[in-house]
This record gives sequence, C-alpha cells and structure tokens, in this order.
Amino acid sequence: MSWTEERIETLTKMWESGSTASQIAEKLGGISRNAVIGKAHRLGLKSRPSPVKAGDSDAKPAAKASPTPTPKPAPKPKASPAPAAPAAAAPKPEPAPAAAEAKDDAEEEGSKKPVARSIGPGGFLRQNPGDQGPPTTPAPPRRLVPARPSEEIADKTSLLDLNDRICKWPIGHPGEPDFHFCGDKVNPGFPYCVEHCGHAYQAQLPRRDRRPPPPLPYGGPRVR
DNA sequence: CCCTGATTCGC
DNA sequence: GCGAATCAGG
Repeated sequence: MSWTEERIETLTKMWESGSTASQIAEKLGGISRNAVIGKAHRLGLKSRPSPVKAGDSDAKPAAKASPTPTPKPAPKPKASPAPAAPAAAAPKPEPAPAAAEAKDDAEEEGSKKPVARSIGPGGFLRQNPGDQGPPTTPAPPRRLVPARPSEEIADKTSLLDLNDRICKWPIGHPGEPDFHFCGDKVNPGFPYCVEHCGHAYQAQLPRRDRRPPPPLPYGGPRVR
C-alpha cells in the first residue's frame, strides 16, 4: 500500500480529530496502526495525548510478535517537542463550545477583544513556557471530550470535511448527533478560525512585565 | 493482558 | 519514505 493523497488526507483528518491510530488503520485498510503512527509522525502530525480508551472492544494483534527480547541497548531520549508546529503549543480544544459561543460570539474578525484578560491587540498572545508561573493557575476548560468523535456526523461540518483551511473547533460533544466542527476559515497558521483561536489560545500574562512578544504570527483576520 | 502513542531502525 | 519491532505508559 502506498500513501496516496487521499489516504494521507484521511489520515490527517482523523488524526487531528482524535481518532486512534487503530481506527485510522482500520479505515484505511491494509496497513497496521504502526504504519499510521509512523506516517503521522513523518507528516509532522505527532504529539497527541495517548489516552488509553479501553472502551473499544477491538482486537488487533497485528504488531505483536517478537520473541526477541531486546537487551535495550539504546536509551530513549524523550524530547523533541514542537517539530513542525511553530505556534503549536496548542491546548486541547475542549471548552464548552455552546457556552462559549453563547457567551461572546459578538467578537468577530474585528479581532477586538475588550476582555478583562490581558490580551494583546492581536487577539491573543502566546504564552511562553516561562511566562506562565505557578502562582497563576488559569484553570483550563473541563475535560469532557474523549477525543473520540464519531466518524460519521450529520450534514454539518463532519470529520471528513475537515481540511487545512477550515476551523477544526469542535461544536458540541463527540457522540452527540449534532456534533460537528466550526468549519470557518482558519486563522493562517492555526487549526482554528480567528474567533476560536481567541478561545484556544487564551493567554494569561502576568499583568506585570508584559514584554512585547516579538513573533506574533497572528495578524488578525486576513481576507484572501 | 489489554490498549494507547512514540521511537527506533532495517529495509 | 515506509513500517515492523520495540518501548513506555495507562
């Protein structure tokens, strides 16, 4: 099997949507989950939480066979973060979409966010690892979505409708009949649209010493 | 033992 | 580049 454009596309979409490698491999067919993972890595898609979801009664002992007990000569340098993703300090997008929209959907591409939070004119500021100190705990959104969206949703923006240019922000919860994705045009360089970038990347800078962030890939809405 | 993703490494 | 083998964790 070769990685055709379609297969890569499916892989990317499913991977970014939270499908497991096994599911992806099964859907694509003819390949093992290792192949999926390996390809995903080569595509620069890696870095995904590995939630062990045992709710799946699927058995795939494909890559399980090797009577060779490796003496483990090579240690495993666990590192190499953010390879291809520059601003991909992406927090898991699992807010309460419904509530979020209802709360402040007034904000538009105007990128004006007169919020109490410390947010730059761009709409949001990336937080450097050193910036977010322990004293301030931003209390991220609840963990509700198990990263297991149904592969077939209604008409809305379904899983397979996702592409590089539309917002992948989940609307609703996976499993619900009306679960879908935002589908709006993405903020270039991000997986979400401008609006949802504002939610996903809410930075909380210490109101003191707010140094100007030099690289701000987010230049606001850009029509093209 | 099952699953998961991550990584290595021979092809 | 590909993916099986392997590792590491839940």
